[in-house]
Amino acid sequence: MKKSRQPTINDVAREAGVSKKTVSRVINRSPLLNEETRAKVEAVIARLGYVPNPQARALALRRNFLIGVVHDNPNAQTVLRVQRGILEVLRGTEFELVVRPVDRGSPTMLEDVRAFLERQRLFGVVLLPPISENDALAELCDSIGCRYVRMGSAQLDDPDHMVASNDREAVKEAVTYLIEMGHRHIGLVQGPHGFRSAMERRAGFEDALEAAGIPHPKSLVADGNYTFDSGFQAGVRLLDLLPRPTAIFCSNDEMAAGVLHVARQRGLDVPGDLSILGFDDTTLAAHIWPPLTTVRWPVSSMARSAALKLVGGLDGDAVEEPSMFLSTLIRRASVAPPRG
Amino acid sequence: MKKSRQPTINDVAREAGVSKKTVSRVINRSPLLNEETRAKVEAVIARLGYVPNPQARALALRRNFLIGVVHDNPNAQTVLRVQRGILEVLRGTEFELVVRPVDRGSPTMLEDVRAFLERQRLFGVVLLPPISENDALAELCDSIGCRYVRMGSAQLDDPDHMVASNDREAVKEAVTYLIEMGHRHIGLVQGPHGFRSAMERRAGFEDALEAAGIPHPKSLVADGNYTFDSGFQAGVRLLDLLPRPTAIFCSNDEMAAGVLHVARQRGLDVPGDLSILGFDDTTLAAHIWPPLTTVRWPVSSMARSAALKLVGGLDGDAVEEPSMFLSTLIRRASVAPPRG
DNA sequence: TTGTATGCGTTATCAC
DNA sequence: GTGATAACGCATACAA
Repeated sequence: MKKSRQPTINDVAREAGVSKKTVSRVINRSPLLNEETRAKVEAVIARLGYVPNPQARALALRRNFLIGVVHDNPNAQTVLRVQRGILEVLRGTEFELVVRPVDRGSPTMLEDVRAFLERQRLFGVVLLPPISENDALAELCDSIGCRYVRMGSAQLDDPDHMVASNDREAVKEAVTYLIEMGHRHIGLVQGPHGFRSAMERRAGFEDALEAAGIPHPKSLVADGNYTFDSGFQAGVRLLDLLPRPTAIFCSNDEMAAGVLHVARQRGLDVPGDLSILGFDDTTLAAHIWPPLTTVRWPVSSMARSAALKLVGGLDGDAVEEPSMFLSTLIRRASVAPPRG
Repeated sequence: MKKSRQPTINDVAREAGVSKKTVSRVINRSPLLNEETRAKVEAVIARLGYVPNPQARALALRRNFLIGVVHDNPNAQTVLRVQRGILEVLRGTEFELVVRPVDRGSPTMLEDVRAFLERQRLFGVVLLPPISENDALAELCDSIGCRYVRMGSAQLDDPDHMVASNDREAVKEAVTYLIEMGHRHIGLVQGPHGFRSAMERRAGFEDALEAAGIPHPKSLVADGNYTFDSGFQAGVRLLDLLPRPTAIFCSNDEMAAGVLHVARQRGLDVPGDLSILGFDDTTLAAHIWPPLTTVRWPVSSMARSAALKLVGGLDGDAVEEPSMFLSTLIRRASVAPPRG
């Protein structure tokens, strides 16, 4: 009677009348293999329903077939969209996705990640902003021998290790759209200091104003940290200004929702009294009222591409994945020409 | 010169002048061990910074130190909150989190999950609704020897394998609140057929009306599938009714946002012309305008508890984790007495 | 092209 | 209490 356990490489070898190594060669698609032998072994594999044991492979290869997402709690929607994108690519492969939040702030962050990577021996990791902007982290991955791909708002690494978006140009275009509508008094709610994305988006904002010859006093710039609450605070400050800005660009949608909240509390009409422009195009953007005009950050595509850079090209031919993704303006109802 | 690789159990054994097995005993906290030996070995472990290799352990134990989240794409926010809750518990432990979306619909769903569990040999899994309602899935986990905890809106399993919320009572209470405000003509946007959560929430809705002696014609019930769009469609249908309902309860926040959208498009004042009540208390609820009165589904606590049921009690004493969690009404601004 | 011997780092068996 | 030795399932070096 057959044991009820799952078949191992030994079972296959015995059934097929070959050695373990030959089976191993079939599994790993070794090129130097007699076609007949291969077919014979593959038949047995199929009949037995044999699947290589990942734990044993991990031990022997000193490498796990796991892809990690390492992030420090940026926007919840973003994390999820990244996961989805990666999972789309991983579906049907032998890879699994493991999620690893870390605390950028913490002085031991780098050591934490190192311990994680060394212990789990991940096949590769996707680094999310803002920690993806940390060069030391990338070097760490390299030195450990863990593949990595960084996601971010600017090209911080070579194309094999980076998927980036053109935030600066995209924001410039979006703010230019505001200007073309007639806005001259435009507020900015910027992202956290030290974030590359915040920097790029602010630069795009300034580019647009500069190109139009519009001055941009500091009073029209409010700090935020990408949260709804910080957007709310920033909105309070900006809408207290006299004269009030007729439009506000927010470095992400969540803060835009916060500004919108303030506007509503004050009975302001959006977009009549105030136009609001966001960034990200999370689901929130389309679900609030009025639907938010925003810049779509192609995070799903970026995540898919990142995953492909990691696991793709394993079948021999290197896949040429794009490493630059274009953010585009999504025009909805929160922007209109200034009144009167 | 020392090799640069990480120390293994052999290194520790050699340094400590004991056998591998003894080191193994120290690691696994074997009770029958000389205190002196233990101390000696532990000192060496600390000095060398030795950490057991998870891949080798997984192979030997036929069990991986991974916790899985198996879900079929329910609300994005929910997935994320669950992940966070679990990760809080896993932080600092030797466990990692792997995410596994599946396609309920698919005829091979059960086989997919089986293959996943058998191959990865997970330590345990958290099952999210609605697939957590599938008893066959639970039995499958059991038969494979994979621990599991189901999350859901009713007690579907014994406390060791279940964390549940009291949706029915919570909704009854919430709808009673609407009734006490003076509403008599209340619409319902229900969740997908076949979902236990949808059933429970609808039952709670009906309980409240029945207790108040209010009839509930079918015309006031609209179908939804927990998405914004379905909420929008349902809202269109309900707000076309004459007389128009003065309040609508939606089985989740996302659909409530959809209904709110319709109200806005028609220039209806919320809550003046229409009160809206949601369920979940996702971040969306507090971020839309007006802030949504909703029932808080304690998903984070439930997830933490689920994780603890899985990995807790490993140190000997079984932890007594609650398996029932109370949903509570969060009163915000989307509900008011009916006008006139 | 295929097989043999050995290693990967841990736990389990069963002596001592 | 502790240690030698054999699993665990696969891959690699080297030989045939």
